[in-house]
Amino acid sequence: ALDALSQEDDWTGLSEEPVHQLEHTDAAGNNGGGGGYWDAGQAKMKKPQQRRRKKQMVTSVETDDDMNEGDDDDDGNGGGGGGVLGIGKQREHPFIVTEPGEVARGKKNGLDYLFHLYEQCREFLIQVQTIAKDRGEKCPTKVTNQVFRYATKSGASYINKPKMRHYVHCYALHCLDEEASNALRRAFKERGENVGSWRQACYKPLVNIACRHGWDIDAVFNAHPRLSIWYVPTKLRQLCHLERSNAVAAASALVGNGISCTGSSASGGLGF
Amino acid sequence: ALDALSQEDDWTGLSEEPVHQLEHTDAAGNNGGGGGYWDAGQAKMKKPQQRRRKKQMVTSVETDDDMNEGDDDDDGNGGGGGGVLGIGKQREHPFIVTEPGEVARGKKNGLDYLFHLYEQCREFLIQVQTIAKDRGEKCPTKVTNQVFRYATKSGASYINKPKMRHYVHCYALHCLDEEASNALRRAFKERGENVGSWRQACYKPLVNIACRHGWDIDAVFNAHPRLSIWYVPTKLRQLCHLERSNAVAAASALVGNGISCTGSSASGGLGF
DNA sequence: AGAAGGACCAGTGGTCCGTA
DNA sequence: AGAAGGACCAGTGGTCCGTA
Repeated sequence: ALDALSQEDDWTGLSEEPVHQLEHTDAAGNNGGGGGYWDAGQAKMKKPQQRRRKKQMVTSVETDDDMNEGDDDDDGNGGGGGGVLGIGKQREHPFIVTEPGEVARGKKNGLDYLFHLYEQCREFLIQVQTIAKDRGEKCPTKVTNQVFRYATKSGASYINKPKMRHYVHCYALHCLDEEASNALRRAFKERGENVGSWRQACYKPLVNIACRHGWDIDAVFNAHPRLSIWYVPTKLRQLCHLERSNAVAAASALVGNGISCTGSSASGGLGF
Repeated sequence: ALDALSQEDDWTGLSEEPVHQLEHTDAAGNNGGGGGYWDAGQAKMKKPQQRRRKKQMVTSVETDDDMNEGDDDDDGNGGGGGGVLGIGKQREHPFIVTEPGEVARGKKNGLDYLFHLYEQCREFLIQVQTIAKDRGEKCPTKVTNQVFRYATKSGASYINKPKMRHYVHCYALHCLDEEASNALRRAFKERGENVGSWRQACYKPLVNIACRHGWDIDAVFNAHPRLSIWYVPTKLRQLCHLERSNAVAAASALVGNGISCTGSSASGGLGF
């Protein structure tokens, strides 16, 4: 029987070796002390469900033009990576950590390009909203499936839901504290960290921002015009909640102590 | 092959005799002239789907206590109609058109009770929101399935989604123009109209309100604290859109003519 | 190993239509 | 015939995990 813990990111699952990712230097200006739970200790919250992944039957013999392997156009980012209008849908080039303004070289895409995708989604949303209003139909306020479908239909097939949801919090940091975001990018690039590490590191400064706003991450998102159209990622919400719990516990332990929104609390998990 | 037009309300479907419901006197203070499309002519918009209704198999032999037919408790409304805490889930008594303050007699429920259900739903929503915030989970802003489930779980099994959605626009009128709502109730009671007719008649004054707010029915709902938690009913949205089209058409036909938000436009359908 | 995204799934909004 | 509501369905939010 498979243990059904979430396996996304660093949510430690059983039968997985413990994750000891970065020892965050926290270049975002908000220094961070211990921060144990950023690496581990936040496993299992709920989700007692099981997947059973029904291997998709590929009986279609139609596809002879499966992959145009003549992929030597090095336009990289900005244009959107691989795949001309040709056939056989290429994957996008993977992201790498780039400094602000830096163009990724080789078959890679930079972070400015990543953030640009969020702006594009916003424009697609606005178009969907305009059409909906004109037709007297329900008007979405967020980037929904409908918007992703519209984007694809409009030729922006390099936009897809899993990708955009995956990096939402990174974009959030970029929106809410561009200075901090830029500093983080530079630091992680210099250290030669991969995109996954950088992405993980984006959580903490956001949690600190939420702390300064009474832990209301929804309010933080909604207050920003370009961010309010994105759903708050589940994990960011959970981290904020967890850190608030820690803060409350710390407050009741050290009565009268000023609780700041910097660094993580002393206790690593939820013990108290 | 079944024609798949919507059959809800007065949306004229084929193989149905033409509906000529009320000749609305429009007691709501907003007089109404022709208003042809309130009765007919608004058939087919989209929805080209088919249902096939899979007759539920009832193989359970468990239910001996199917119906406690000793139903002579005449508590009527306020308490919620039939069914003590007993067994075999009774249906709620049907609504009748009552004046404000009037208590329905016999096995009937009045409209004050109907509106009271909306207030109850609001309270359930608030509880769900409180719990969600406390747990750091996504917090609903509307009366969702989750809220209906919570209501049922809390013992308010007389609250259900189809019913609440069915009368939302009636509650909307009650919220937005209680005077008009009350007048309409009195008029329809006096005329001996049934609940369905009264319900139909609630649309028009709402469309007029929307007209006065630039046809933005969503904005009208959202501006009212007790109404903003309810989804705008599809049909009300469509009626507003249709009437706006008529208004625009009339405006371009009679240039310089002041368009009021009273009564329906001259043209009955969408012809122009 | 790191990453992109097709495809899946539980639970939603919406309301039809078998039921009383 | 009029009405209440169980139950259904298309399309959603969310993200896993087979793929490159």
